Amino acid sequence: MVDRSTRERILEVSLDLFGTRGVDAVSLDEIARDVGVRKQTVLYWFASKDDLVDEVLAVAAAELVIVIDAALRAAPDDPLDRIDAIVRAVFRPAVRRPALLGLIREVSRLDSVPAERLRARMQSLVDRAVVYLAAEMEAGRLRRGDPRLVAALGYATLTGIATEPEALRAVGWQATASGLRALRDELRAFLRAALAPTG
Amino acid sequence: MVDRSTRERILEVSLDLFGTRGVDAVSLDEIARDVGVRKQTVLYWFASKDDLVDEVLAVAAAELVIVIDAALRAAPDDPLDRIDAIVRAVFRPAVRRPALLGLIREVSRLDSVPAERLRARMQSLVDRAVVYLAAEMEAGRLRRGDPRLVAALGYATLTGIATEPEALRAVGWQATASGLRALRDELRAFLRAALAPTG
DNA sequence: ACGATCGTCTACCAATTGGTAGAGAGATGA
DNA sequence: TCATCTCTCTACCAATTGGTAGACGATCGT
Repeated sequence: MVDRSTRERILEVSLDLFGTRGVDAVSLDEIARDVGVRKQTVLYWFASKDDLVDEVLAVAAAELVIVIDAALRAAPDDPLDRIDAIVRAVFRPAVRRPALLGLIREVSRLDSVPAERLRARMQSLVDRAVVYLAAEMEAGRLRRGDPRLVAALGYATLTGIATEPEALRAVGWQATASGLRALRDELRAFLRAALAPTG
Repeated sequence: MVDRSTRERILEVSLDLFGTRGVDAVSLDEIARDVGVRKQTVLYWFASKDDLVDEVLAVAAAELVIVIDAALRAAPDDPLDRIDAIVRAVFRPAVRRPALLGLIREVSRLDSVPAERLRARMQSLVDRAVVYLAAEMEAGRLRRGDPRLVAALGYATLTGIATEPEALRAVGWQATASGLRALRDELRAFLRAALAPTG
């Protein structure tokens, strides 16, 4: 049996650092220091920094997929309520751990190889979302539009608000408990209005 | 008279590189190479990398402020039309040069000093937007909500969609001329629906 | 009891980083 | 003409980067 605790601590620390500061800006030495170990131990568990990045991406993608998938499965029938449920499900991990979405965003700056791999991992989720939006638009239960672009826009809104503390600070928002609740509710209202069928 | 061409080319190249790949990931050597000059020439025009970053931020902020300000000034009275105008104004430079908004986003990873400075530069614009949203909500011409958070959400949507090519690629979007037009129109419809008063 | 394996370490290494010192070419003004 | 100023350069430098080689103690199966 392999002792996974060091390995997992490296993954966890790396996710937070990569997601908040960017992959290139974080050195193996810094990761090792945060974990409480030497750089060579990091390189023992992960053959290279690229390998580490790749595995961290896998972890982040898996976490997101699980959260969203569970929300999609357990949610009610009405599409607007369902989107509410997704927002509630994604919002907590996203805002409490911006590194998660930040890391996904980070992909676009990486070489195309890991980016392509991550995209493949998320693709089925994206496809399902697009098909779902298209069907609900067709049924008149969502505002009509290009379901692919609407999906991207909804994602951009959620990701953007969760990963841009500067924008929130600029409008005087603070990350208190009540602030978080207010932000979540405002986000829900925003997306609901954006997606509701035009009366 | 100072010959500004080298200096300005350094600024331009730096903006693109910093905005697309991140400040930490771009070396002075790389900037110099792209400009067609030696690193020491870069350090002649800018005392340090921090200095360069700071000036690049100033350039980016100034460009954005000019574009948005002009759109705000010249736009029609109805708030939804006005938002349309802003989208049209910001969309072109934002999507054709993602580095612009990407750089603004990059601020949150930097030390607080330049971040604070940039925030100060944009603050008046933000304040004006919030006051404007509040007034129009009060007048019933926009959906009611917390104007500060609504401003942040609108910004997040626009910035997010412009700086996340991965999300767009994931839904099969392509950056052709017609694709750009479709995206812009979908974004306008999305924001319009999100902000319109609830019937 | 003992060799093998596992996990972490120290000791290096070449390449790259941001930055300094100062030479030298070319224009300018007295 | 000559001193000065502007701009770019070559030559370095110390610190940090990702990565290799291999020693050392602990644990484990036999």
